[in-house]
Amino acid sequence: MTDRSDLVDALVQTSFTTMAVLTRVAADNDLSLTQFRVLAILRDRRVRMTDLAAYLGLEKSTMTGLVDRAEKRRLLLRAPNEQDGRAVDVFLSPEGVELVDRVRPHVERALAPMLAGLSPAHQHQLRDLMARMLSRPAGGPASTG
Amino acid sequence: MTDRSDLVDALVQTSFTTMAVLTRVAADNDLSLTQFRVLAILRDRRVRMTDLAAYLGLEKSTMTGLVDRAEKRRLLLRAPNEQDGRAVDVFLSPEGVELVDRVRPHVERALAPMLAGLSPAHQHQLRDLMARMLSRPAGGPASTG
DNA sequence: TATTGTTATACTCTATAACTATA
DNA sequence: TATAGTTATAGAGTATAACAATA
Repeated sequence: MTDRSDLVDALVQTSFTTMAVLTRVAADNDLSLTQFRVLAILRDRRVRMTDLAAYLGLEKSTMTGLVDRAEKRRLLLRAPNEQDGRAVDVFLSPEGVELVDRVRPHVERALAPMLAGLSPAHQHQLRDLMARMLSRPAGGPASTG
Repeated sequence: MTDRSDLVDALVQTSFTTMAVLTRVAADNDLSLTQFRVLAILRDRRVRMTDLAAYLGLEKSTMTGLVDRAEKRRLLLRAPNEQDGRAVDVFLSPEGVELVDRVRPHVERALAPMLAGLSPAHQHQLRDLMARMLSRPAGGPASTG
């Protein structure tokens, strides 16, 4: 109908399509989308359970399960936090790093067909517009405005 | 690193952010994201189970469960397909239509902060770029290229 | 008292395999 | 034989509530 709802529709459609591609790539590597995301976040970070849960918009008990399963597969490790005796740090194992590095190019390749319809100039435009959006508060998981 | 991977990162980030917003809106209305999507798809369509599953990239047995739960909540209905004695059509109940119509504006409102950082001209550009992407094959659920 | 994380529990989502009914 | 859908089963993802340990 309105311009605004056309834009919303396009954004939602694009997001579902992108998620479907990511889900497939993750599944091809025996990972759920959430597991894949956890590993990707930990690629260059060591974070506490609570921070990870907050970033993902999940409950801490959910985080426990996700980390349990990934730990059982030797993809990540837990260690007590140095500063806070209650907290637990999570970080990738060498196998986890290897997996993330191996899968990353698959993501780019899988999304390439979608992006191929855009000229380099248009791709540049699109990146800028999305970056501008992401620099704004989004009413995401944490902010229940 | 590369321009291409910057673009991929922006697309992935944008999609996760959008999904988080949609998940929250759905949850506020006692729906999972998948249930919400099913209802939205059926807003102006009557489709067979198999077609719905294919569109969502899910197994037919998964579809059975989703439709079972939504049917139990009186949000949609099943009816035998006229042409094919094996097939089952699915469509929204009046309550389902009411729900979808009620939730839709919430989606626009929830995504508005994200879009507010863009001028009308930029919003127009973004819509066009995303529409162009969506008109391309995306290596989505069905096409395992 | 408040926070961090786990455990117990329950429900949804999802897939695979086996089945029934129809084509 | 092949297709449409359901059922049975199993596992992952998710939340809520109760709990132990630490702050």
